[in-house]
Amino acid sequence: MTEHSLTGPAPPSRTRDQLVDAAERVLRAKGLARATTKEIARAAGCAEGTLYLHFADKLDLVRSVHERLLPGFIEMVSHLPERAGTGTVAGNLTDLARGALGLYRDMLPLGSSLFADPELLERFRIMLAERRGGPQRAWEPVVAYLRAEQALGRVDPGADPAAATLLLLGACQQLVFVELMTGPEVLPFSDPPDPAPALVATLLAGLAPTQPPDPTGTETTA
Amino acid sequence: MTEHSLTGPAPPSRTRDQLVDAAERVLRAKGLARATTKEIARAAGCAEGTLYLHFADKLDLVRSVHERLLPGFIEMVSHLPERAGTGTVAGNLTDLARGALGLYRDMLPLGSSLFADPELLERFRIMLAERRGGPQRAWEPVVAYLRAEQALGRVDPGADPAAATLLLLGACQQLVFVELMTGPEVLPFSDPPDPAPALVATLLAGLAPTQPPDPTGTETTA
Amino acid sequence: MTEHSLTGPAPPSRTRDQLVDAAERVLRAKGLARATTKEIARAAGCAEGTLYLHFADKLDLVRSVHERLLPGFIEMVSHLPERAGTGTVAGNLTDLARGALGLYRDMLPLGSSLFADPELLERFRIMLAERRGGPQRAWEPVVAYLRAEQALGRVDPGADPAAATLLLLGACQQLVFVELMTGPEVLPFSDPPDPAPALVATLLAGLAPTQPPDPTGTETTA
Amino acid sequence: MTEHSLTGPAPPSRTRDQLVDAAERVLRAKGLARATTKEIARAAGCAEGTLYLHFADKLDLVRSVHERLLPGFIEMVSHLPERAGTGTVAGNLTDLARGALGLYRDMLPLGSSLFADPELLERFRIMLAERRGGPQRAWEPVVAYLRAEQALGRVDPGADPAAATLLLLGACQQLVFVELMTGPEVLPFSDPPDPAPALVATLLAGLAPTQPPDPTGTETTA
DNA sequence: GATGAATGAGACTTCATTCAT
DNA sequence: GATGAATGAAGTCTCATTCAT
Repeated sequence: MTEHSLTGPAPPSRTRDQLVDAAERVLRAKGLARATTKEIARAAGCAEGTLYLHFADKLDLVRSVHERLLPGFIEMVSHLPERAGTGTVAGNLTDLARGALGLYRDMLPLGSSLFADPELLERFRIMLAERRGGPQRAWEPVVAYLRAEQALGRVDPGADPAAATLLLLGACQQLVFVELMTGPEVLPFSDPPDPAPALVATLLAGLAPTQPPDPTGTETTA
Repeated sequence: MTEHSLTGPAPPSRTRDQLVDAAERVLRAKGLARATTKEIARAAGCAEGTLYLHFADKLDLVRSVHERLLPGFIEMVSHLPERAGTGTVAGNLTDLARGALGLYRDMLPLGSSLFADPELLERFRIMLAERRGGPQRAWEPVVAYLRAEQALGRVDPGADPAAATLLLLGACQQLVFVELMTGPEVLPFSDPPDPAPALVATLLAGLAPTQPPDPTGTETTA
Repeated sequence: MTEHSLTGPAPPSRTRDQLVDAAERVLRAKGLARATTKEIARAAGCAEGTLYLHFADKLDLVRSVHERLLPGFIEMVSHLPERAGTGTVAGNLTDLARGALGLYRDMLPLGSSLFADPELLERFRIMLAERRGGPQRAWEPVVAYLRAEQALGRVDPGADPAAATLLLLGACQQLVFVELMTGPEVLPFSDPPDPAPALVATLLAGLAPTQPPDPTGTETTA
Repeated sequence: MTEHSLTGPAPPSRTRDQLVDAAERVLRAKGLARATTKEIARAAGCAEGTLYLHFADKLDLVRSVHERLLPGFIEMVSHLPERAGTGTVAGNLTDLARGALGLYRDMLPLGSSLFADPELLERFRIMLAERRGGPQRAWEPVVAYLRAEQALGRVDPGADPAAATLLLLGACQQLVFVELMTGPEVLPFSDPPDPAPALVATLLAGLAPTQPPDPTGTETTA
């Protein structure tokens, strides 16, 4: 029994990194259900037993893979607030949506696998609680960006930045989710291969009619 | 060698239904990775071998669980188009969002598990191709509803119904995804425990400022 | 539990015969190790449970297949004695060898399978003891034929008919055994595709030199 | 997915040898149909899983047992050619027959079991093709011996060594086959408990009358 | 730290047999 | 007699984990 604390960070190591790399590769290729320690060790170029010198068990290694994914996920949007006031709001949000689509394509298969194993998910939650950050951390820079644009008058001051963020990122995630689940050929947005502009345009303009057709139309948004 | 065709429908059977019921229960409770045939059979009140009288193998049973989820998912929104012109658009969409949130809470753990096993996912895809329907079928009634409201003048005629649908349902899905992954306590929307109104309001109003503060504001939506 | 006596003959029945037929077909096609009651029943066009109305268990059915093979095996040579004095001895024995080769090709795979299961072999032995006949019953007509030819002066009166029978039939069996085990292409006798004449010629002429090359040669056969 | 190539030789190992030893013992005791991996592992003194460290599957282990039998089978007769010109031909062939009887008693139960499982038989054939040798390799030294005796004038120069070999070894194999199948008590040769001399004497002398009883007798061997 | 053979619990699956219909 | 769904023991095989080297 090695001494890996569940709270303290594991010591860095060349072999350890190779194992996490290999595990990610195997998880992507075979899926959580078919990723074996034997194959991960082989992909890492080390013996199966070596795995247990660096990780408490297999789930610990898998969790480490997911742990390592988080920063990349969050950093995608980390520079967005700086762009407030530059370019156009539509352009900035379209770039965001495109980045999100790419990131979800990359991460959703791995991230969704967590739901297959409650114990793994629980360990992941514990790690998130310690790191004080999860996927929702990616929302923060977007919200900050929208607030900044509100301050600049380029976004309506009455808008809800958090809701808008969720709408846009959620649309991207769902698009990828369905795409991964059914194949890209069935999506209505794959004909125009870039769904980002339509999503952004709709989010900016809103659904409410600009000129209410009749006096009762004012209660549509009530 | 079983006689179950991969294309033909399996004959209905009391025991078969019990097995699918039991499998769903066990999958929800233990997760795909820890759901064993032994426990499923026990939950179904039959012998382990009986499972193989009704399903080619374990994955076939799991796929049947997912197959059975689809109609419920799609029917959630199937009556939405009839509501066009009734109540308010905001009210109707809020009801939709609330229903979607509930449905995603119910289905996402099971649906996401598919990504843990590429072979299971592939079988699911084949089944979808034969049924000519997947999760994206839930979009259609929403799009139809929005088109009907456009015809009634209660939704802007220039709006993109498909994009709006994806924004709203996507927001709901992502909210649930993050909630399931991190626990409900960390969500910004759980303080107001019902996020649906904020999402709908934002979708209806849009982000663009109604009164451009200065001439450069006109290019915001370019 | 049905009342099939181990000693008394089972009642004849159309279904019973179909089952034995089917079992023989499946045994030939799949081998004893892979012949299942399900497949046998399907081949017989009846339900799996029906098998147990006619046979005590699966081994009982398999034994019945073997039981039914015996008469055909023995009758192959049953008419040989009548041919004594007709044609030539060589011709008659060549016909015998050819028949034996065909019969062994047909029976050896089934017969040899008995050795895979000691319990089946034991039941087979019990049946043989009751029938007072086994594969060695095939020797008797050959021995009788050779005795008759001895009486006719066409076979040496000092020859051992039993040994001669065993030599000829044994050669045929071994040839088939090796042929079945390795494939026909490696046999020295498959170039002349009919090994029977060479075997018979050798058996008739013997190996001993007809004209001893030197006085010491006389002790060669001592 | 194991690493055992079907063509390359497996690495030698103490445990591996113990497993093959144990498998042979269990196969002899229980028969192919009743030899389980659990019992083989127990007989080898190792865990069941260890079996799969050294063999691709159970059939691979069984095949290895048979593979190991071949050399002993072939070497039985390998020194026979050296005996040409020594002792008497009859004595040498009698020794051969006695050795063959013993070897067949040892090997036939195992070898015949191959016919119970076509897949096992096919793997065995592939192995034979790679080894370029099967049971028929045992014929070669006998044929060589007889040729040498022909050169020495102790065997008739017109005799067919291959046919003679097959006659003698075939008689031994069939005798053992029937003996194993029916029990030794029913054999005509078990009263004189050593059938070898009679077989050899008959093979040497041949069946043809030494003095044709009448002029038509010359066509007996035609 | 690294190795990899060994472990053994437990997974999935098969299949001879039974029995209510 | 016939059926075939149900049984459950037993089979083969996998794989995370350990430990002597």
